[in-house]
Amino acid sequence: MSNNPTIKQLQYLQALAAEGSFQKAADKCFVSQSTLSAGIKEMENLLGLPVIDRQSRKKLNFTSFGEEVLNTSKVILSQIDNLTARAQNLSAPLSGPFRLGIIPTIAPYLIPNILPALQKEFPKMEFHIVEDLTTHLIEKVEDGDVDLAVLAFPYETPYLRQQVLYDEAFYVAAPKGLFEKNKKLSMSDLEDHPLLLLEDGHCLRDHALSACKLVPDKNKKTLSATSLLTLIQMVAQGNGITLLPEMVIKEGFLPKNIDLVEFKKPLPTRQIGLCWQEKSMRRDSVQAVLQNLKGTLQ
Amino acid sequence: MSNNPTIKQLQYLQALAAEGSFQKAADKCFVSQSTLSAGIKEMENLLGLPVIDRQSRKKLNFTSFGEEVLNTSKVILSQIDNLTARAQNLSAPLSGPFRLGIIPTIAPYLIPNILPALQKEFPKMEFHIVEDLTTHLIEKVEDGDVDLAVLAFPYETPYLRQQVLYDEAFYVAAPKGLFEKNKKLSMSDLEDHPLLLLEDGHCLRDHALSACKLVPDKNKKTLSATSLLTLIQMVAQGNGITLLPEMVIKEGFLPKNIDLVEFKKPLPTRQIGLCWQEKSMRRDSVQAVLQNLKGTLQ
DNA sequence: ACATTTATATCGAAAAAATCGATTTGAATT
DNA sequence: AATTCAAATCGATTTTTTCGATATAAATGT
Repeated sequence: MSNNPTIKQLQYLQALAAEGSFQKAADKCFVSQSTLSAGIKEMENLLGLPVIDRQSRKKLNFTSFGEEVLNTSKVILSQIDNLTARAQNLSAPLSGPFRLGIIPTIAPYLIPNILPALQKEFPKMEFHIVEDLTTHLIEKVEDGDVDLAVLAFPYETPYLRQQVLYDEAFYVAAPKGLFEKNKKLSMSDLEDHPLLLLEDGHCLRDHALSACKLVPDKNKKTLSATSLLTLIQMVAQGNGITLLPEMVIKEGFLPKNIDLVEFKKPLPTRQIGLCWQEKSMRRDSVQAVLQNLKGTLQ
Repeated sequence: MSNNPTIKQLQYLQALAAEGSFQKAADKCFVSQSTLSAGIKEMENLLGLPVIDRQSRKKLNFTSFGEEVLNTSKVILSQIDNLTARAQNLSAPLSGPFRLGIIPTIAPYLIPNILPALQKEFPKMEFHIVEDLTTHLIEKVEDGDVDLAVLAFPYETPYLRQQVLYDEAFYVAAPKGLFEKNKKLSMSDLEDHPLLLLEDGHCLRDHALSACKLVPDKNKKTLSATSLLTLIQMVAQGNGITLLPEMVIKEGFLPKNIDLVEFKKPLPTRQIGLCWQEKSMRRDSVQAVLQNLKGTLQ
């Protein structure tokens, strides 16, 4: 029975990759530098190949094999964590850490609503909010780095379960007086005005465009903002118009010098929903939180 | 940083599941019974839940949590093995164990052709042949228990790469004199004769039926055999007719009192091909063997 | 070119752990 | 109640891990 690398050694390697130095990695692992150094060395002996490129000491470099070990060990360590997470989830249900992902265009408007409700219903759970783009959140849910994510649909998540909670209408936000306030708009009314949107990668951009059946027109100047707040400020300062989802309006985040104009029916909408791993080790907590969110949001 | 179960403990658990007794598991792991017992105990303390049900000592029972740990640990251990396998594959390319899967309806006809060629080209590799049904082989390839499998297509393998090597025609095998020897058959000519096939689960059965556009008719007596050899014997003894792929004929496995009759064009066929894991830790060996098989078989 | 700084590897002693054989415990069987 | 059998526990011993100190080697400064 030939010897395998130990879990500890794989953790050392992860720390090394994260910190970029033996000393810092050792600190992170609460061991001395010599211990970590010896651990890496022994792993290299065991595997028969170096994982660290020791040509130059200027910067810590992994060998290409080292990168592979790093990737595989990430999976291994996450599975090991799963074991303990599952045990905790079983022996102390509805307690411990819970990582809730939310996309940035939803987060500031939803968190104040849902977080207090969650903390009240599950006092023994510690909620960590992870704010990131849809694609990154999906990866994190798939990797088990996030337990449950609030996203805007439609969005393909082939390996995950998803559930739509509600539809949310889009409104046009325009500088005061640009449109007649009570006249409902049709899509074609937008054509002559510069349309401001979030930068690429934000699903709000895609959903707004597709809900309103617009095609990003390269000839038309469509500035891109990095946050909803910036976007709203740009509209307020007369730089153009934009499309905002209902929740932004409800929460009263809008400055005075912006008009909100409704579309003619059928209202263009996006869907707000959840996605999660079916077989997560925290599946009991996930289901409980899911039910709570359904109650709060629907 | 809370403590995790060790790899050794997970191995103990696997051995325990496989052997069904602490003593036997200990022997398998080359440790004393007390060591293994203490290892399991410590893991239970670490996780905070028992993995073994100690109610009755009649038979060793895992708790339902224990079963979960067992499943997760199988993945973990296989990933750990991957690390060493990958290291070996890199430092000594084209050497070490190689597990080649083949379905039973292909194996006896193909192995004598391909195995000598493989052993000659890759003298440092040890080839292990794994004969099993398509579904099982696919699982084994997905789990990394088999490196490369020879299958009959079409077959869905969503997580695996596959490549068809060649088409293989089906012929009708019938008792001598049943059909006019040189007249080519159409599908409808088969209708009045009892059709013998392999039992359910063998892909040859499904491929033969679908290639010849036949529907298994419940009113019609279609006996099922467990091996091709049995099937052929049954035909030889006048129990009915069957559909045989080309390779059976080429290899001269047929008794004298069987007639082989060709179909009219287009010939009904199945496809012989390979499937493997894209990112296998033995990917270099897999690619090399794959090329060799393409040369030998195409 | 030489000294200095910075980062990793190595070494020997001390601490921690894993392992073993012997023994006890506890359930099932006689 | 005695016996059998498998697993748990115990104490002694061996093995491994860890640390602090120090050596080494590359990069940087003078």
